[in-house]
Amino acid sequence: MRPVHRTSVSDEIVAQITDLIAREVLKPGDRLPAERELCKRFGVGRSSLREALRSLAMMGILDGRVGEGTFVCDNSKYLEKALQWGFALDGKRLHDLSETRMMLESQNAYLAAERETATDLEAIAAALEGMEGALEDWGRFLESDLQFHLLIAQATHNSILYSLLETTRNYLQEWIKGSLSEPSLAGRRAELSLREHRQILVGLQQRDAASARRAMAAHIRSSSGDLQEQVS
Amino acid sequence: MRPVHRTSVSDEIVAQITDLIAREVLKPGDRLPAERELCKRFGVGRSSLREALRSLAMMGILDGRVGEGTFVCDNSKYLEKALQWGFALDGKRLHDLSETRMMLESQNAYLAAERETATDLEAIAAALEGMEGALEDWGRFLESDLQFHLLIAQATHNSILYSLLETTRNYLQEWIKGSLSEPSLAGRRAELSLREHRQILVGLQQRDAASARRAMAAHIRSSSGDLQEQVS
DNA sequence: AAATAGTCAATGGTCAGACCATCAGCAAAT
DNA sequence: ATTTGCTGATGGTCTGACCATTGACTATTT
Repeated sequence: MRPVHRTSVSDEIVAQITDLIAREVLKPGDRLPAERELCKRFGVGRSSLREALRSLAMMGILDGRVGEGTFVCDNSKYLEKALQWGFALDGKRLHDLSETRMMLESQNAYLAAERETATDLEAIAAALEGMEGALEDWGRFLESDLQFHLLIAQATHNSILYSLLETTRNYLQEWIKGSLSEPSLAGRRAELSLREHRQILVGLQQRDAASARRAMAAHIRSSSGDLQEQVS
Repeated sequence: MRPVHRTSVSDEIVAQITDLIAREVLKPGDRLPAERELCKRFGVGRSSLREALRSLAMMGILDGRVGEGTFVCDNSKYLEKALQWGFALDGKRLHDLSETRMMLESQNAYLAAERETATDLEAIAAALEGMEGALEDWGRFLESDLQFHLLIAQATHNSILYSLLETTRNYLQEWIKGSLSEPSLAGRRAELSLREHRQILVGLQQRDAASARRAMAAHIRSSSGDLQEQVS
C-alpha cells in the first residue's frame, strides 16, 4: 500500500494553467475565457476556479480586469514577483542578503565584461554620466546608481542572474536610501561611489573580466562598509 | 486630480496576514482562527477570505488541513516555494540556471571553508562516505551527492544562499537523473565525481577557501560538461 | 458629420448559504 | 488498555445571487 494521491481542485487548475503558459499555448497578453466559461470547461465551481485564478494573479502570472477579462502577464516579472513573498527582513536576513548581493554583483561584472555588446556598454556609460550630473540631487543620483548596476546585470545576458540581482537590490534600495540620508555623509559617499564606478566601467570597457570583478567587489565592500556603520 | 487608490478585499487580507507574520504576531506553526471566525473579524465574505488564504497557501506561507485548521508554515520554505513559480524551463533558462548554480556552488564552498563548524565538516564527510558506499546504486549515489552540496551550502550559515542553491539544484536534479541514466556513463561519472568531491572536502578540511572554491568550480565544470554532451 | 450622452450586456469582485469529507477528541464497548 | 463509534469543528467545494466597472452600441444633440 502507498499513500493515496490527494489533490485539491484549485491546485489542479493552477497546474493546468501554468502548464498551458509554459507550453506557450497561452502567451503573455492573451485573454483567458470568461470565468463562468472556464467553470464549465474545467467542470468545477466558480469558487474553486477563482481561488486558482486569484493565486496566479497574486504571483504576477495573471491579471484580472473588471469588465474586460483575465489576461496573462508579461513573463519577465515572474521571478521578481515570486521572490517578493518570502522575506521577513530581520537583521540576519539583511546581512545574508547583503552578502548575496556582493557575490551576484561581482560575478555579474565578470560575466558582463566577457559578453557585453557595444549597446550594453553605451547604456552603462550613460548611467554613469547620469550619476555625474546628479551630484546635487541624492534621489536622482541613487536612481542612476541603481540603473548602472542593473544594466551590468543585463549585460550578462543571463535572465536568472538579472532577476536575482534585481530582487536583492530592490530589497536593499529602501534601506540604502534611508541609511545614507545624512547630507554630510551623502556627499562623501557620492564622490567615492563615482570614482569606484568609473573603475568598474574601465574594466568593462577593456573587457578585462577579472579587473571588472575586482573593481565591483571593492565598490560593494566600501559601500557596504558605510552602511554597516550606519546601522551598527 | 490623481488616480484613486483601488484595492481588492483579498489583497488587503493577504497584506494584513503577511504583515502579522513579518511582525511575528503569527509565528511558524501557529494556528489561525477558523475561516468562519476570520470572516467575522475581517468583516468579509468567506469567498474573499479563502481566495486570500489559498494564495498564501500556494506560496508556501500557510498550510490548510481539513478538520484541523490553517497553520503558518516554516519560514525557511518561503523562498523555495516562491521560486517554484516563475520558471518556464526553456532551453536558454536551463543554461542560465546551470551557470547560476556554478556561481552559487563555488562561492558557497569558499564561504563554507571560512565559516564551517566541526559539526558541519562531519556531516559533509558523512555524505561523502555515503557516496562511496553507494557506487552500485545510482539513485542513492545521487541522493548523497545532493546532500553533500546542500550541507556545504548550510555551512555558509547564510540562509538566502542556501535557499537559492537548494532551488536551483532541485530544478536541475531531475534533469541530471534523467541525463545520466545510461549505466556505462554513470559508472565513469560516479568515480570521477567521487575524486572531485574528495578534493573539495580536502579544501574544506584545511579551511583553504580559495582551494575549496577552485575544487568546486572544477567539479561543476566537469559535471556540467557531461550533461551538456548528453543534451546537445 | 461629429461629438456627446445614455443604454446594455458581459465581466470580474464579493457575498451568503449549503453540503461534503476529514480529523481530533471523547465516550462507550470490548 | 485497546478498540470502536459518535460528534462537533474545520477546510474544500458548489451554487446562485448582487454589485461595480468596462466597452461597444445607440440615440441625441450640436
